[in-house]
Amino acid sequence: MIEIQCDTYDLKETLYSGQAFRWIELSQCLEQNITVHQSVISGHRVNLWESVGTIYASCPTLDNRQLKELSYSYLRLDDDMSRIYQTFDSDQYISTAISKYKGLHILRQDPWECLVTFICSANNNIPRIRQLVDKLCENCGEMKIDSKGKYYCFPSPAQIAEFGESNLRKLGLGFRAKYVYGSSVRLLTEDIDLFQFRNDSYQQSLDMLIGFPGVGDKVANCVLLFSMDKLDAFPVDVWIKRVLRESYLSGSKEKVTDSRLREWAQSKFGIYAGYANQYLFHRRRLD
DNA sequence: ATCGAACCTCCAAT
DNA sequence: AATTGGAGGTTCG
Repeated sequence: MIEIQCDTYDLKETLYSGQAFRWIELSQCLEQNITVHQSVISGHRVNLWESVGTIYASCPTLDNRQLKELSYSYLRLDDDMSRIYQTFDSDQYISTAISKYKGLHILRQDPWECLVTFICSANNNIPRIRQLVDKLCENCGEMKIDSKGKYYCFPSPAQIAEFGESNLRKLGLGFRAKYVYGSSVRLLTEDIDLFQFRNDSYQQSLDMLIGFPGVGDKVANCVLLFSMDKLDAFPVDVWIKRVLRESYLSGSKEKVTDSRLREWAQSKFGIYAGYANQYLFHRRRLD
């Protein structure tokens, strides 16, 4: 087990804010009123929990140094929240969201898993996305066994490609099956390394992602923000459209395309537009 | 370039 | 109890 001091982190809000879909709450530790969250990161089963300014992590298959490194990266503990919050000082709506959900973070996920899960998110709701991702892992991901029992890794492009489109349909992916399959094949045949795009520009990475089947501006921006270190990415979904119309465009009914709206928001909110997005989304969805 | 409609599936609300 | 509407969107005409 490791512990990390961090006074500005809201683990629960972050893990269940709709950016990652494989976290579950373990029912235990009732005597201390602490909830343990579990998921699979980089092929390892990881437990996370928090208590008064400290985040704890445990993992049966990593040593403490590795676990600390993985946690830091995944949870984006390197983000300077006071600096990020500072850029939204003059924004009333976001400032309120920050005070209510202080410590809500963006995650740094695996780009491939992020890409597939957000392809699955198209025209879908969160419980169903979680269900699809679970089935995907259980049916074509590698099964591993650690000291706590068995668990499933997120499937590689090769594993999904081999599983096949028709089997993906049988899992319930529907029209998304073609896209998930097509993206897997594309990644394989073109031998693309998605991690490499963490070092490329926003625009370059966006263009690359848009090239994948089932990936439009919204999904691409989710992948850029939640896995490729593009904190200026700004996914425009129905909730964001609502909040922008209601609280920033004063109910203007002028027709604007989603990508235009995205560009407008990016120039308004700046280099941390993605964090603005997360707080806008979170407050509008939960308030 | 831009605009609707269609798309799989599931489930909650008629 | 059967039917309809809609869900973090993308593609196709």
